[in-house]
Amino acid sequence: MSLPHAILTALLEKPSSGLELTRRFDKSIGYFWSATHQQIYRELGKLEAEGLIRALPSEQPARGQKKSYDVLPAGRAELARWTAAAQDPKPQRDVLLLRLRAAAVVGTAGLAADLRRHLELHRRQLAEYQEIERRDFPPDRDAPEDRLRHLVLRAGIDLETFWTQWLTHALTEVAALPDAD
Amino acid sequence: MSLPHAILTALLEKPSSGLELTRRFDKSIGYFWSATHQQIYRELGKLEAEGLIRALPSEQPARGQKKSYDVLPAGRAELARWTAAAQDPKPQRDVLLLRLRAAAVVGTAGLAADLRRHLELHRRQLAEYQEIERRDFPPDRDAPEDRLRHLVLRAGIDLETFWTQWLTHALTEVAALPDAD
DNA sequence: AACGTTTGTGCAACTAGTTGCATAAAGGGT
DNA sequence: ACCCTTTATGCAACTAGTTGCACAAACGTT
Repeated sequence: MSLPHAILTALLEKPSSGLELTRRFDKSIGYFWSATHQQIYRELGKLEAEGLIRALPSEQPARGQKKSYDVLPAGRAELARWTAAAQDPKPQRDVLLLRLRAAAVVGTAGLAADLRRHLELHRRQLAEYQEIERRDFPPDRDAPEDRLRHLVLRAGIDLETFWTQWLTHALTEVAALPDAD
Repeated sequence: MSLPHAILTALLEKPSSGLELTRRFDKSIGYFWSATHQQIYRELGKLEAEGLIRALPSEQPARGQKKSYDVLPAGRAELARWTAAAQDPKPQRDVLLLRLRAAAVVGTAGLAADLRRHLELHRRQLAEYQEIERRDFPPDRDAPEDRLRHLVLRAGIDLETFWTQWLTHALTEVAALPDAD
């Protein structure tokens, strides 16, 4: 149940329309909580019905008309409640690790190419995060909100760093194996 | 679409009944692909219907009667195909990072306790992984399948290490903040 | 004016995973 | 014999996320 809270956070950072939110979910917020535009529109409808956000009073609400939302006090309260509430970590699911485990039984034939592709994807993502860090978090800025956002970005950077290293290691292991089966 | 392949992998490692699989998914395999017993029973039924696995011929197939499965050649082939096939990484979703981002807007009140709880959970998981490494991967063993399985376990260890470090850092940052809102 | 593209909103159907509960057999205790 | 717990299998309903497509207005082109 995190999508509504991701949207509330995004709208508090800046009131937006559905499409603007969709674009911001392709960057920034989407780096740790992705969502498609259909999910976003559906959820905006629900949040409005629940009185947590409202459509900014402006144009007629017709199709193809931009409709911007901002967060009502009840929405901010709900987000604060959710942020502080205890939550258990989601059960792990990582396809790549599962595939390696499967490869231990059925062989590594054909696997290396996709590992290389993933390595490249993680390298790109890492470079993108580092660029954002350079641009948005120069050494002098450290307002409270910035410190938290920087912390989140650091998690992204460190995770991508881990994956590039692990994949590099995995590729040398796979190359060294007899390639049985 | 990875649960059937997780089950095929587990059954190739050792033929099992639904409940035995469920228990193994609470350890081992489940460390990177979790599943409930309901998911597993449903999927066993599908895999049998598709001719990828078969119930071991023994007892009558009544309720409350143990029913073990093993993998047919078609199942092994499907697993090999899936392992080698290119797959895009799943879109990221991490609730904890999202909560930190939300806290940057609505304040960190009440957050620290749950961060501490998560830190403790990750420490426990890390200790468990390290125990498994000590037990199952002594320095001398390195048959091909062992090397791959060890690689997967290393990913788990390194990820848990990352999270404990990051959470420790996050807690000092949160403590240092004015706790606005 | 007609036509195609872009921007923006949205429904419907589907897939995957979760939660809650039901059912049956086996074994031990009294 | 009866009851209670454990082991084992399974259905049904629900929630979250994905995929494919439809619809409308705005704007530029010819």
